Amino acid sequence: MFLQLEKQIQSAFREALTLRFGVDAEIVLEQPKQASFGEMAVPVAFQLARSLKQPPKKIAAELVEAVGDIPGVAAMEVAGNGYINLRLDRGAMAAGLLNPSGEATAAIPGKTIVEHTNINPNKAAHIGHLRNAVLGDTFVRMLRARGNTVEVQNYIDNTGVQVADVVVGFHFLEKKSPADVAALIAERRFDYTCWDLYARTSQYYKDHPESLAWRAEVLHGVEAGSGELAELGHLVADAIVNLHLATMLRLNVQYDVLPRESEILHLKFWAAAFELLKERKAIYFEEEGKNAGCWVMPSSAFRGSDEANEDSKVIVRSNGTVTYVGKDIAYQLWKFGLLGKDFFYRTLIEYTDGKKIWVSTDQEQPAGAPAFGRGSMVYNVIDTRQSYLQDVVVAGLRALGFDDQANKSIHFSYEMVALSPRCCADLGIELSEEDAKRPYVEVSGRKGLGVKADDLMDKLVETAFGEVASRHPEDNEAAQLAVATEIAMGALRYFLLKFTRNTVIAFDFQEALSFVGETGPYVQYAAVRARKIFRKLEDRGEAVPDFRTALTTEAMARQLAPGDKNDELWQILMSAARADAVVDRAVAAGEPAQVAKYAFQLAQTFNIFYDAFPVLAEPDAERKLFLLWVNQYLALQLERTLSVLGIAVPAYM
RNA sequence: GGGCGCGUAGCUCAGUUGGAUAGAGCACCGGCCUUCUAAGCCGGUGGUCGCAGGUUCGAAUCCUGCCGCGCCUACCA
Repeated sequence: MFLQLEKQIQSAFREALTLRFGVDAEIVLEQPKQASFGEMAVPVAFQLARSLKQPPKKIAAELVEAVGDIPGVAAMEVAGNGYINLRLDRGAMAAGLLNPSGEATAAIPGKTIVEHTNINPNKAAHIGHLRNAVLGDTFVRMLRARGNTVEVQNYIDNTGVQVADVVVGFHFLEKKSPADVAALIAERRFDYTCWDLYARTSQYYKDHPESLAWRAEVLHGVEAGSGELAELGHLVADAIVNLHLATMLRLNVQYDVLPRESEILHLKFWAAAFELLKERKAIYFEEEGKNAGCWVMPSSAFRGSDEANEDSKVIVRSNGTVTYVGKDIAYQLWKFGLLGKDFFYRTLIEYTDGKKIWVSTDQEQPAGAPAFGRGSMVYNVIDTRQSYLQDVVVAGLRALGFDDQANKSIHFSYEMVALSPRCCADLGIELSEEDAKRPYVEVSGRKGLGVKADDLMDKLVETAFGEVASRHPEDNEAAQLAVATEIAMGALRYFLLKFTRNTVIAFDFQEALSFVGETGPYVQYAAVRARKIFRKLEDRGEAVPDFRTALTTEAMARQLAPGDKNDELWQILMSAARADAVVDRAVAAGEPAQVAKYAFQLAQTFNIFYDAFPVLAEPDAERKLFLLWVNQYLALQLERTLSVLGIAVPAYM
């Protein structure tokens, strides 16, 4: 609705601009600071003041005159130092909201790949991983809401150092056989077992540096692909991947495909990329210095041409093995369909809605897998600490001559989740004097320092359950638990989304467990209340009207005719109408927090409406009909926005 | 040392890309449940936008220099 009107307004202004002043300029529309100023503001007069050498106010006045009437715009006035404020035709606008003119978001050509989660499959997921997954999943939902075709990838580093370290723990420290480990996997929370074991192994390396030879031995065994060590590696990684998927499913996060490092190795993805890199001279063999014997990428490729030349980046180690960055370059090439190779795929699990997760495999499979990869745009959701490595990957693409794809490789970076000092105290973690003075403490898997994702979710569910049970003692426990779970997950997703990407979250239980104020449950509560009005209406034996036939444009115009209460309703409708534009802007900015912020504001708007307009008690028939529709529209926009955030609307609260 | 980021109310954070009187939540103080659920609503207290310059009609926002903090700067990922 807005988008169409905005375009009309922009072209009308542009035309008037050339006609009157003989200049062309992009017309930016903004929301006025105060609702009383109108619905839209055009600040273009400020822009032109310098080049035209005229005061903004004068330009604005002349421009208003030149523009004349625009359909859908009721009035234009010059305000402040040169703002042009627009007031829309309320009746027409409201009728447009009731009967959308089929301007459904057009399908956007091409496929966007979003890679997120990417947790090392060697221990339980923690809050930092949750931020990644929720950020990625929400961005996917935003893109899809805008009409993009999106493929969600979750890369599994199942042959890396971290998995190897847990295998070291089982094999060398605990003397466990694959059968012993399989038995452990069958028990509950194998990922928690590995969490502790990983920390123990890391400590053991510290105390016995010579034991690092074990890691090399395991890595070798895992890469060979056979033998007991390889078997252990597979057992651990596969089991933990399944647990991670279950953890993320609790938060409503799903994936399309899991490309694994084991296949990148076995299907010789790296070998293909290596040949390409050598052939196009993107990397060279270092003969001297500390990187002698390695294949390296010169720092000039990814650091700009500054004098302060840093070290080159090692891509292939002197022992012939490839670094993670090397494999990532191969993977990135595959994502764009530039490698000339593909994985084989098999179904890993099927979600209850019928959607499947596919996983890469090195064995040929019967046909049936969708076509993965070959994206036209790639977003990699990876924390900001890896910016340097992501720069190297993009530089690799560029050095290979794939400039276009390099430009379409977006590092969707975000800051880490750290622990507040109070949170550490809650967890019983003792901090060094130095750490205690810091505003936050970094999570460390090696030290076993962190809040496990499932623990946090359990705690949230428990807290929410207490609230639900006390408010609705009449309901059965299973239903209470279902509602509590939706509230808990809504609270968690919102908590992780309300911060902008480059804000460090200093995690604090008290804040994360809050259900009041700017939280997910606040927004859910608004949606629940809106639905409740219709249920109550039906309880009273009244049907929900068919608004499209019952509400005429004239009735809308009457109900919105200027006046205190009507102005308020008009503002309410206008904030609800912004939903699509907000998602649009948030996609462009790459900032899911903007959608979260809007959801909260819309919930606030609803609560104001709820408080100021007792819908069911309204005596006037037309007024009541109109208020019911406003309520329905608010409910619709709230639910749509919540769904973009991946937050459910509980049956009651 | 170099690269990236941050510094806004007591606390945690927004700030629509340079615009109108700098906002929200929490905390604190005071009101509102016989009326669609108070996980709510209304009102109040609270600001040298780190500091100093500069750019211009106009700066929390852009530039320069300081101060403080964080992350990165591996033949780990």
